[in-house]
Amino acid sequence: MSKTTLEKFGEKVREERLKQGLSQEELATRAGVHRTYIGMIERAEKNITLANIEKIIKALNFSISEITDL
Amino acid sequence: MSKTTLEKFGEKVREERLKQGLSQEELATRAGVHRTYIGMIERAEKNITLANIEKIIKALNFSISEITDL
DNA sequence: CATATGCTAACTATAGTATGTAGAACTAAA
DNA sequence: TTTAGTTCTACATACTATAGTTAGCATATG
Repeated sequence: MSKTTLEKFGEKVREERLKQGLSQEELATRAGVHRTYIGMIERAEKNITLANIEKIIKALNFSISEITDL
Repeated sequence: MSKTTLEKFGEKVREERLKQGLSQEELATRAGVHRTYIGMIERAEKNITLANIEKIIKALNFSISEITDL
């Protein structure tokens, strides 16, 4: 079974966050969401909404087209 | 105030649906969601999740990069 | 008449928030 | 080494907010 888009998104978030030397908490503050929520997203435990996808993408400055063929 | 990504997504769904000559109900069936939910999305009343974004995009066969700089 | 859509309301499922605990990895001091 | 302190993250739990479902009714159009 191949990775879901949710899993790919979570991996990308972790990758970009670490590349930028941020902790989950620092990213959470930047994006305006809760600390533990970042962990859940990276582990693909939550079906993230469009509004939060946008917040996180902007906080990390990457494009959704980088992770999926959506 | 400019259009939100949610609003742009809704407009794109309606545009593509009509271009393909589908009713909301037909699209709903294709995407595996409820009829009224399609209406809500087109009117940008719901903060759609990634899983449903994927369902609708696949049902209409368009790319999210067409509507936003995400 | 039939079909399509907007809209409301009520409901269920789950997204998102918040707190706390445990453990890993690192640093500093003895 | 050992111990203590710090930071980070996984995970569990409980809670609140809202996504998503469903039925029904109104209006419009053919």
